[in-house]
Amino acid sequence: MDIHAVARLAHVSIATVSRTINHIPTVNPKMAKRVWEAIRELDYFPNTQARALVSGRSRLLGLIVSEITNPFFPELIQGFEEVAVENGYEILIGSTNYDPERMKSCIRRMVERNAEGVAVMTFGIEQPLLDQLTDRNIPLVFVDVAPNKPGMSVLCVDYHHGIRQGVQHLAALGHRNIGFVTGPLRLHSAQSRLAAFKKALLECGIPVNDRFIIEGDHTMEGGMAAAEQILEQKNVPTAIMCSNDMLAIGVLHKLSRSGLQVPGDVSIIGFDDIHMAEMMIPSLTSIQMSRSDLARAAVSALRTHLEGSSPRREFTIDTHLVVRESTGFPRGTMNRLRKLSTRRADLPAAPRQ
Amino acid sequence: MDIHAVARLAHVSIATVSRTINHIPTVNPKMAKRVWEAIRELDYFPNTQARALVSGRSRLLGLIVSEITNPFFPELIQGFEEVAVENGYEILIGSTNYDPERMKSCIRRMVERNAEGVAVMTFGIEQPLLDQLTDRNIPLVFVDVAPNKPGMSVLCVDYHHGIRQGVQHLAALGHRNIGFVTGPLRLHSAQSRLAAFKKALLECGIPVNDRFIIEGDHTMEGGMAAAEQILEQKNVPTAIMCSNDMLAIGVLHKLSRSGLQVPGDVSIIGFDDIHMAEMMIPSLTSIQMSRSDLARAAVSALRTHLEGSSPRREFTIDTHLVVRESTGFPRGTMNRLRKLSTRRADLPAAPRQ
DNA sequence: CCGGGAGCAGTAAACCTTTACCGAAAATGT
DNA sequence: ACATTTTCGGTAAAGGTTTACTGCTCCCGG
Repeated sequence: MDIHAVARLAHVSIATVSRTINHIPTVNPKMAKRVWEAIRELDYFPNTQARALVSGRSRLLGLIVSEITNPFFPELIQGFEEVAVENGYEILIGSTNYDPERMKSCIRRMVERNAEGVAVMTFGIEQPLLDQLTDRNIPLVFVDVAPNKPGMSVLCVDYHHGIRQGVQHLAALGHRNIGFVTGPLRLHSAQSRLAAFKKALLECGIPVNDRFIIEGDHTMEGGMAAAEQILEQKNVPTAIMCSNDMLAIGVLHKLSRSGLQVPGDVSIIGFDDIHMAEMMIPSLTSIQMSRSDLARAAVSALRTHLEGSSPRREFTIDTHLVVRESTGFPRGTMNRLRKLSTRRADLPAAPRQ
Repeated sequence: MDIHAVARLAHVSIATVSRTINHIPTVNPKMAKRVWEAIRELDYFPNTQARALVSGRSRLLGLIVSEITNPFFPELIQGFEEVAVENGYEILIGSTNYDPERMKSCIRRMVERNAEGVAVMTFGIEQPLLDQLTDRNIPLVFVDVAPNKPGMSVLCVDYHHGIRQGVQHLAALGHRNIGFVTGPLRLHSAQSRLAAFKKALLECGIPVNDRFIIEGDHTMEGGMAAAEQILEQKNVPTAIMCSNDMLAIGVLHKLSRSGLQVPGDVSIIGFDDIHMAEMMIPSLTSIQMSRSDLARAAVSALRTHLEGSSPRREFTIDTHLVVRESTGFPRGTMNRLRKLSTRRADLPAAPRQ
């Protein structure tokens, strides 16, 4: 069932079979036809390991994410795979579960399996580990982590734009007490989101209240815990932004459980705009960052590294607000705002209930 | 950076290096130490493709699922990977998106990359495709599909138990009009769930109303569409079971949007008990099937095939009801039932408001 | 009719590892 | 001290493919 069998059946040499399979144009169409027939006849599939071994090209792209059970990542993985396959690659998925030890084993797998390039979207990689990749000239793309090293691109996410939109949206509704539930703060992306939030508050002239900034962990349980922490305080913010949608869902759940209305008592904004956000009740206002743009940019960056010695490039991914039901006027200000507002069309839908 | 470099540095032959790496006991500890030091020094990683090529063992297990964006599957994948890694394997994920054409390419990848075994949890595989695997003696495990062929195990899921519990639960609450939103009916699992539902209705003496059985597609959008279809009818069932949680979430969303209370007006039961089910508002009553049991059984079945010529085995996976807030008394019967009931403790929580 | 070149198929080396087999050295027994 | 066994490291083949190089065939011009 190897290439020799095909060669025998087609009465050609294995070299011709190989050339046929790889669409090398110097092969005589008549022979090619014979070869393809033999391949079909035998149901022959080339052995990927042997090909990779001799050609030095594994046609494998690595993707290291935080955790596969956070729906954001499957949505990203799907896009990444799609683009990879379009370009003749397959993907190798690694998930760190936020654990540096697991990152180590992810890197190890990427190297062992000879990934030609690796995209990383979780926390940053420590120098000695990083070297395992760079020493082997494996190109890297980081999403939202910025180790200033040659040979790796960085995909910047413009968190600021989307988050500012979110804060402005809340401010326009009349919110002045806005909380924020962060992700794990050793994640650069979590840091950036928090920073963007603070900056946006300043821009809108809203004071930053550190007691309303809670460190979470990008899980629903973390969101519930954060909500609990917020509820323990004597006054509760009228709006809460979250570093991702999972947190927001946890917060939403916990608040509802505690008898608070969303958005009546508290407005909530998530981040990522996972598919599920739309299905929550109330549906979740969230800040979207395009998964497909991200995936496309990541693969594209890896490809430029692989194909030429093109210079390290930076891509920027946009974010923008998607308004749904989980944001509304804070209690008591609704009527006043209604009257004051001159731009009716811009008003978000009135709070449900 | 290959095995020769290590051999040179450690002043041994490549054979000794190889034996050291593979923990062959005949290697002298003193030499082994030298070798390990050299490996560490050089940061050497064995080349997986070369190993696989010569040993004939790729240490790769395939897993073909329906779609990666349905949270059930990431949860399954996580378990599968964990067990696979425990056993020294890595996994290769394929997703069909319910498309036979994609199944074809999944199989192709599995063969090309020399997966040692493949677990399939989506629809069944057509005979000619199946042959591509069986001809190469690649063991298969099907979850809930039953092609009676040697060399492959089947993991049966006892849908009946969990679904009967669900129907009994609804019946005990006083529901007599129960709808069902199916999955895509060419999926054997969707068929089985529907069959189990009908059987359970019979057992509980509840009539089957075909107009309340809607074909869905295991997505949230499908759930919304199904709900819409149900709402168009002149009388709406007081409870709806769904073939998976994504459907249930869609149904729940659509019903709420239409002003119906869950569970006040309609009770909902999902299937799979994805993590998110707990977070819905109201939280979703669902039927659980253990992902980790499933993963463990799948890997275990593949291993028995790989290691010995052990006979084809059948595993059965249990399902059971998890009661949450989305099921309650149908309107009007609550008080009557309250009075009649002798087992207060068993009563589910009163419908939220 | 012959020489030269184009076109194209075949041979063999190479990729990196595992492993069967061989042989040397050490250990054991007498 | 010698013979026999045990231990264990080294050599080389093998695994399936790609690809550089070789060389055959055929065609064309002179």
